[in-house]
Amino acid sequence: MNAVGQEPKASRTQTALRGALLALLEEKPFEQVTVRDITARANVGYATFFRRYPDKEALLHDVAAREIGQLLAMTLPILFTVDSRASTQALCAYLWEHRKLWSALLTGGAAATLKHEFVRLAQEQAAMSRRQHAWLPGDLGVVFSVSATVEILAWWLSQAEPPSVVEMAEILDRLVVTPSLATKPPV
Amino acid sequence: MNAVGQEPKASRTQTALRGALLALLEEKPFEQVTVRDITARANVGYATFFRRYPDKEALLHDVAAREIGQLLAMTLPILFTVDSRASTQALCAYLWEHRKLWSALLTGGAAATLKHEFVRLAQEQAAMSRRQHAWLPGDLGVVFSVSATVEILAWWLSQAEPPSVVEMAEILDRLVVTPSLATKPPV
Amino acid sequence: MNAVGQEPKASRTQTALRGALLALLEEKPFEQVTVRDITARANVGYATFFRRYPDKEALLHDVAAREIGQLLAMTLPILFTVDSRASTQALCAYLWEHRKLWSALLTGGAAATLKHEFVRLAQEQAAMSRRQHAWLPGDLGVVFSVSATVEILAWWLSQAEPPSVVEMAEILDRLVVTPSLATKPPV
Amino acid sequence: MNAVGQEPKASRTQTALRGALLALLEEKPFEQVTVRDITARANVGYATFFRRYPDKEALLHDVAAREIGQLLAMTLPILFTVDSRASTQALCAYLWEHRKLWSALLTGGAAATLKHEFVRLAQEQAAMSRRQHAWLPGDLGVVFSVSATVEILAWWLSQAEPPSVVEMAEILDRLVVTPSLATKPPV
DNA sequence: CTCTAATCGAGACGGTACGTCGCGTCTTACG
DNA sequence: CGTAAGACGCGACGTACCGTCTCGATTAGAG
Repeated sequence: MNAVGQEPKASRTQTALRGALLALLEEKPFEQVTVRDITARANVGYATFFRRYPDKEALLHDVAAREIGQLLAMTLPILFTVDSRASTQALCAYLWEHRKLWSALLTGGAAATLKHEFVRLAQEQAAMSRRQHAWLPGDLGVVFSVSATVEILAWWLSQAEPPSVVEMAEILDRLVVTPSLATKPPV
Repeated sequence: MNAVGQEPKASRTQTALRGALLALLEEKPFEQVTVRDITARANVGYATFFRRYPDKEALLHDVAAREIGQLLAMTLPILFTVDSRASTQALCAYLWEHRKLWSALLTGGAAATLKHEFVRLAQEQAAMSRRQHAWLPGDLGVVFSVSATVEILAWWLSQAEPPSVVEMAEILDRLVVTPSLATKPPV
Repeated sequence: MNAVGQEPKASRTQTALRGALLALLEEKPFEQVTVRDITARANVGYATFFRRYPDKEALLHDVAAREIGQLLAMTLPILFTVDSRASTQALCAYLWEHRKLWSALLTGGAAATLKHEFVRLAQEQAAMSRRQHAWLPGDLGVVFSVSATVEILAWWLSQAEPPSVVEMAEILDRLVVTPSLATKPPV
Repeated sequence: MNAVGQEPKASRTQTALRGALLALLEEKPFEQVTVRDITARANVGYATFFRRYPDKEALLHDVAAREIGQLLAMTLPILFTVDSRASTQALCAYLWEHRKLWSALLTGGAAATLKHEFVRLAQEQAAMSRRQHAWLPGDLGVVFSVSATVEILAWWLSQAEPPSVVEMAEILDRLVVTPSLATKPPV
């Protein structure tokens, strides 16, 4: 029976903060985004920020986790699917659609946090359906896959004349997916 | 050629600053190292710092370039050598020797700069002896190789029970070298 | 007339707030007492405070007026009594009994408000039975008497080895009462 | 050889801060003066304030001590002079000249600090030339004299139609000087 | 005895000032 | 001269408290 805000106020604040950060990240790199910027954009009191998050970093973590959450549904299956090429294409297509946002997330000061969060979530997922290789420690596999993928995609999104989705999917497949799945040296 | 200790004073200051930064990086992450820390450790006036470097970042770049310089002589040939396995082993062995330093460089806030500098230098090198693949844009190849290598090595140095040099060399070879050299899909 | 504990709830809240402030004033100076302290101590909701008083100051005024009310019955007659010495002794004795409370009231940030309220009430009283001296404007007389008295008593209550009630009465008499009553220069 | 500022910069900052506070005190009560107000008025960086003074209060203390310093040369001799009336007149005259400043100092939130500083300085002075009365502890004498004087003068400066300097001098003399000097009860 | 309205607790919120910290510039004094 | 020492302007940070507000639970009085 929430006629006005349709949502408990407390969480509206958080939503506003996350939205503000996302908006600002498309304007300038994370390190240059000030807490005041965020609260101003979110129409929220400065001090209120610290009631929700201890840090600017903490908000970024939250934002990252959520954005990655959506992406991860497409990213992780890649490594365990029969048709890996289809998966990488889906991933690239998704990224391309949200090009601007992800460009911001994977570039500048936010990238490190993003990647870290990415790895963390990927580790969790991987813990369940683990395919162990003798030569490749499980978590290194995850670290490599995620890092390389992120790096490749970051490169992609920052190009003036970027390759097509299909081309990137092939590159991803050959540079990341195939190597991490290989069970024995390719001679 | 100056005798030891008699090199021009200006460069002695720079040496001291670089040394101080390296020492501090082994104590705390780069973002937490302040210019005052550095100058204090280097026994150099605070203002003097800014006569040598515009920035804390600039010093890091300098330090990074030098440390990488040594490493790069071993890293780059890997991709263009006949016996890649030997090269990766050499790389890992070198890193292992200077484990503490590189652990600091590849972890924390310095990592981004380090990797960036790494890529920059690698691009330069690669510009000369370019092996173009149709499916892999040249600079993406470099970005991927370097990033993945750095990430894998960073993982290695941060492990409690790290794999041996030989094992890491094999991993590197299979995850990074082989894929970037492949000319056609591995079927 | 309500039995104890059955008085109207609204005024029970006020009583609790006044009590809480008095208690807190014995622990720390007024400026360091926060509204949250008070409401917590009074077992009253934070917002409720502002339903009763516009201000922290307003509560202090209320508290002050009441405490002074009791005291004033003894303070004011001093100046208009035949046996002033007896009156000053009564005043000092009363203060001594409630030493701890008045020590808190007359020291620290509350003192100014206290004195102000004191003067205000004294002015009211004095307006009725005014003895005008040519050389001493009426309200200055009040200001002087009250301020000096307060100051002297504050000094007394803060001493490690305070003079006796009788001694203080004499001092008060000679420093405050006699001079303000004098009608002509004492030669 | 200070061509420009004619004064070491460090002390110029302090001077500017003191000046700014004095100026602001004539515009609004001390509690409403913000550190930012002060630094803005003094053309000084905000943080610089805290390099000089730990507190807004500390600056007030400094200002107070200096202003009182000048005044005290006239205030203290009053009690130990043969011709006390001349001294009180000098005091009142001085105050009247700097009416606006002292009005600000003796009114509002600054008053407490002012009086405290006043007493402190007076105690120091009094420690040297102590005339002990049996009935009046030395420091109470000082506290009373100073407090009463301050209070009387504060009243004076806040009047719409203030008495003349001569009248105030007489009042001061009869209310403060004579009583504190008396050696035996005036019968 | 119920139902509506006032009142309360709890505490989130916008806002203002605080005091701290680090950067990069600038001044001063010294060797 | 050039350097050490460090003051300074700047601007973000995170904290504290204020006074306003919303919200749900409690309670009182009207029906």
